[in-house]
Amino acid sequence: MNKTIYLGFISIYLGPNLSQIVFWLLDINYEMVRDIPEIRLWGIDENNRRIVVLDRSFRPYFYVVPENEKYLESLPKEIEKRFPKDILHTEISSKDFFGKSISVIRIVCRNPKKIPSLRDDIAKIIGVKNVLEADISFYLRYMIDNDIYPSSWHVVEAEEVKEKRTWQVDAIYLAKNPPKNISEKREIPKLKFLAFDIECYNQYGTPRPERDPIIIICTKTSEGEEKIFLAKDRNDRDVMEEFSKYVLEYNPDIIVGYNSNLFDWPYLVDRCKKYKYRLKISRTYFQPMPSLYGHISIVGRANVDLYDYAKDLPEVKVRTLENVAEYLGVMKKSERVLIPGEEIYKYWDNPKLREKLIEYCLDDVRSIYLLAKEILPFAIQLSSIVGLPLDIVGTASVGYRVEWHLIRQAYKFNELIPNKVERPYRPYRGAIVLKPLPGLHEDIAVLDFSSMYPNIMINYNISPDTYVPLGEKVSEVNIAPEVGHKFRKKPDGFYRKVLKRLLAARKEIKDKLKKLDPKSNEYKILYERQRAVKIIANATYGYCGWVGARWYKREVAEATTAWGRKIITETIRLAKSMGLKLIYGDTDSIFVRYDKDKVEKFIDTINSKLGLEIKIDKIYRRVFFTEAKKRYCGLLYDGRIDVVGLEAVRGDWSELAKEVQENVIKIILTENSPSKAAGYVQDVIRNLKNQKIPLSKLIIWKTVTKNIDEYEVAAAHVVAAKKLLASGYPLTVGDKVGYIVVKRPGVKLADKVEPYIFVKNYSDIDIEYYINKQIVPVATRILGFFGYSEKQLLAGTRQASLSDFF
DNA sequence: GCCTGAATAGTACCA
DNA sequence: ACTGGTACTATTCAGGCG
Repeated sequence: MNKTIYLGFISIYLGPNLSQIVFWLLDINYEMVRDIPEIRLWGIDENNRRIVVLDRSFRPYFYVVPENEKYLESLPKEIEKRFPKDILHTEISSKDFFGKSISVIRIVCRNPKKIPSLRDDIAKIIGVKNVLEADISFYLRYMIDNDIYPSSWHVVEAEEVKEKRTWQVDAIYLAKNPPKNISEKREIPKLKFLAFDIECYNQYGTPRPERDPIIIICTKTSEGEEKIFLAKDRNDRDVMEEFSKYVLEYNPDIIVGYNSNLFDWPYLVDRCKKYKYRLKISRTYFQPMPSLYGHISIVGRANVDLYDYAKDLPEVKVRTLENVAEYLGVMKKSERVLIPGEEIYKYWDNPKLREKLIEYCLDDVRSIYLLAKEILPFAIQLSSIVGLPLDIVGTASVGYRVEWHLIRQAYKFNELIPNKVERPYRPYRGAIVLKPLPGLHEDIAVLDFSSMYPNIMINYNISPDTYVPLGEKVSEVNIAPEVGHKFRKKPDGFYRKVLKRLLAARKEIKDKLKKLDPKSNEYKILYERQRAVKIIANATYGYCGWVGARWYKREVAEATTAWGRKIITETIRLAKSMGLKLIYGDTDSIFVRYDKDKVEKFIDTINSKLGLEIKIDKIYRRVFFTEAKKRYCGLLYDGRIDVVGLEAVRGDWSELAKEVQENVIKIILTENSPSKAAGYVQDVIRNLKNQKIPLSKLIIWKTVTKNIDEYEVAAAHVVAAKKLLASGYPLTVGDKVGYIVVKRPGVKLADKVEPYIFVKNYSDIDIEYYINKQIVPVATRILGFFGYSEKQLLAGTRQASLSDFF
């Protein structure tokens, strides 16, 4: 009964007792152990113990689509014969592929690592039409096939492996069967997380790991313990070792950093390489390794980079740690130490300033720690919905998050996963945007369709597998307006099934939320969950029109927007016919005068007539439009002000200009006093001339969107970027460049910009630029409607400027 | 060569 | 590496004028 089996070089004893283990899945990987792939599920059990569950029963596979029936018979034998060492067996199975049921050959292999070469060899065999699902990594394949979800609870029948391997877990189990998902159990175990941040000595601009030491590493645990690891002067030999020892000692489940995948981890690893030291911090004492989507994997733990989630905060324009921490309300910039990045080495060298640098690093790690508390609950829900491990889901782009969600669903519906293929890009028509009625309007209701595109896709069964190509005769079809694409009414398409499930899940969660105390833990978990569901559902339309998508179908995207246009047009027509005053509309919303009875009747009519739900999103006490689409501002009844599209909410205008516009808007909307607003603008101009505006408000930030030498025109931010690069500053695609306009001989703006870090003197500033090209245009944008010209805004300041002069 | 308006480049927004 | 629609500024370029 009892037996000894061999795991690698370690002989283990398996006790006779199987037990049921309930655990929350944190991380997953696999290793080849004596020619057998061993899946390792790292988790936390119900008794808060760190465990790993081993499953050696699963084998990798992929599918071969034969040219025709004839090959279905011959190919399996031939393939088995050709690769006897690599292939365990083959079998025929029936799968759905773009609306058709097809017979495919499943090729079950011995070693996941051999799959890429096997795929290539087999694809060349005569009679093989296509090879599918050969690019799904093994551990994800395992989770898909067994309905296992990361960041979720599972139950497994397993036997404890008594003789422990030297891994950082409380117990090792060998699974008798694959674990089963317990989808009802949604609580989160008590996770131990460690926030960390490093500072490097950067005398020559960008720190380089082969040259510049790590001078400080700060950490903070979920229990609040803070640690500081310091280099000895510029010798960091011991810093990494002390840090890694501490990580092992604390044994975190999650390690969080800010931009850690692109900076801290590669830097740490490189720095260790220099000393021929291995950063053994995983639960198997392995070093961090690059993995999927640029994520750095630390076996047995989740390595989460919070910067990935900061990118989803459009309100924060320059996403530094300080700015994100301030925006999320976890640490005010005014209440923390701030040190310009390029001066860090000076603080380290100066004994009087070194303390301040350490405090700076601590403030960073405290911010990371607090951000983790805000962000991890969402990340966990996203991971469990998309099905990617917690540390990978953040680094995956929106497109891949949607795609992995679809891959998970495809398996459940017996759909084959299409390969990634290169395709030409062909644009198609999108949504309708109405010209606004310019001016200040009172009592305006914004009505919008909830989840318009997902619902359109559901209602008309729009999907790659229900698409009826030209010439094919199908009796029951939905025909898209304008573009004429046809989709079968029956059976349910892939997108319909997936989206229905998502929308239903969201509704269910929202219903549960209504019964919960908003302050409770459960509420927070479910709230984040419905948010994650919404994000995936809303991104699915965009995904299907993305040429890189496995389930790309241009006609699907094109038909969806075509129905969208029809619906909004019909809505507008109906609104007008019912006597509603229309102010504006964009894609899935209309702005109408809030005539309560008429609006309510209108909503009822739409809801019964169009098969889509329209509702009041908000009511503006006052709303202001210029001639431009997609730009307006409005005052709500609770006193809040919305600014949409205007300069005040753009990241590429100076803080000064944005502040001026915001205040002008505030005066107009709340006091309806253009003259007061104009006076305010004149005051600001006077202050600027008197050098009373801080330099920091004059910085203009713009993103570098391509390599510097690829730019065709001398744009201001490109010139500034070149100057930064010339001085040895790090700058790559995607970075933001901050510049200030200064007095220089040239006529072009590009001749007059300087990276803001180089500007020290106020007398250098090109005040005229800020007046004429920043303040006046944004103020006129609003005040122009009330009859104020640029000249008038400038005129009132003449007196002051003269007195300044004397 | 200078002026001017149109075309193009570039960025960031809205839904 | 989710989509198309849009506003806006600055640079570049072509054509008219002299």
